[in-house]
Amino acid sequence: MSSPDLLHRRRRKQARPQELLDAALELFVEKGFAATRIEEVALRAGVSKGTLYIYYSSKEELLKAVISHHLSARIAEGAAQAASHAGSAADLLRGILVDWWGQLYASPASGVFKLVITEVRNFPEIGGFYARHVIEPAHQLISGVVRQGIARGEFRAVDVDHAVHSLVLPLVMICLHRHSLGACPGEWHLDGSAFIAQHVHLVLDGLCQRPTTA
Amino acid sequence: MSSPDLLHRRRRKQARPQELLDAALELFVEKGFAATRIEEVALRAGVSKGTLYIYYSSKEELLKAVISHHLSARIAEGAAQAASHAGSAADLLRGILVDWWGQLYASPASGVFKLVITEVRNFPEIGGFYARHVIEPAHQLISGVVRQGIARGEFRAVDVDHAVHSLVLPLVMICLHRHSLGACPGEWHLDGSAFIAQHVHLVLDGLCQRPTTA
DNA sequence: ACTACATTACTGACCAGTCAGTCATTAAAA
DNA sequence: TTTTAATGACTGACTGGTCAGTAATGTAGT
Repeated sequence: MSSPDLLHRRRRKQARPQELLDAALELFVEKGFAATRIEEVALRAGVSKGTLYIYYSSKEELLKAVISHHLSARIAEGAAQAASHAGSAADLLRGILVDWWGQLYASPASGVFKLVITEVRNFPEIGGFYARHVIEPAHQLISGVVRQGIARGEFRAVDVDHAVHSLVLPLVMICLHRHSLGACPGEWHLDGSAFIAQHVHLVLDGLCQRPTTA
Repeated sequence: MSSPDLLHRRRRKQARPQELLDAALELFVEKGFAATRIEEVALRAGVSKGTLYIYYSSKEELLKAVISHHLSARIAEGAAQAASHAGSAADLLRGILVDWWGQLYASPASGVFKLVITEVRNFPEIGGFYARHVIEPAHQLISGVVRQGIARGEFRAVDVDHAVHSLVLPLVMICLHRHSLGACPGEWHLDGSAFIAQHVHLVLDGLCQRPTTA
């Protein structure tokens, strides 16, 4: 269906797992885990069902591999990018959120959020992995910057955890949107990259001309 | 399994549809549409599978009924509450978002967001319904208030659509959280009601002491 | 009241289709 | 020849949807 050179069996033990993971991510995000047939995943990766079972011993294990693989890859990149930024806390936030999240948003890995949200209740171990390897480090990173901003007198002394959520949750949400309503033809599209920049700007400076409360 | 008085058949044509809808919402949100067996829904509502098919002609029609029913109910309440508020644009926003969303968040209807996000791509008609009956009216309402605030000089002249998203998306997100990670024992809980109030406050006043840009 | 008949909410066994997972077989590579 | 990547027909379990039958309720005649 895909290879122009050899329609016959190509022995490519190295590339298979990655190809299967990519195909699985696409389909799981698009149709949901339960509604995706394992044979579809194999077909999209250009192999047969039996071949998939050589690399992943069950459908559930494939799901976990998809999530942990795509997540760890992005986290590594994120940590590297975060370390390379400098300047005021506001600039730091702008840098991390706009650059890192902009890249994440544009990549297929943005679909992992939808996958996690839809499947945590069915496979609770995913929740543990996600909380420990994604939420905690990310929250630590952002809240550290916010706390620093407050200590320097750059930010007002708001509740740090809530502020982090106000900053980050909309960014998670547009990743979800991209793979749900945003993927439906003719329904409520929005420019993700433009929004990310605007949002960070807005939360930093506020909507009001002057603070309405002390 | 549930009725202590009569284990036998009780004829209750009036109450059945509502009971089935409630049971279906719970299960669809918890396990996902595809992973939920129709017989489970029937059992939880205290009837047999055949009875469910008397009221809803297919699994898919049951899904649509669940979404449109729970959504219309909340929208009616929301419109009523919004109309009863008055005062400055900031107060208006605080009132609408904190009160209405606080109520929505606490109710089982908050699960509909998860349901819509997971199923739009499989059932595109849902997207049309959701966009027309939920997003559009809600966006109209909030953006009207923001525009008014800007016209009065109460708010800065930000991009209205983006500002609405910055305000609303985190609120949608915590509804999702409540029915995904938030429902997993021992994983990253957050106080939804408290956050809603803090978030609206933060976006209105901003994180920075003074605007960092003109 | 009581009985006979009619109506219908409700049931659960059943069917036909689907799909995760297996394995005997094939063929390329070593 | 031996090893191993790859296949796809097959199986067993499961589930959406059906339908002939059951019992609770209503009602008309006595």
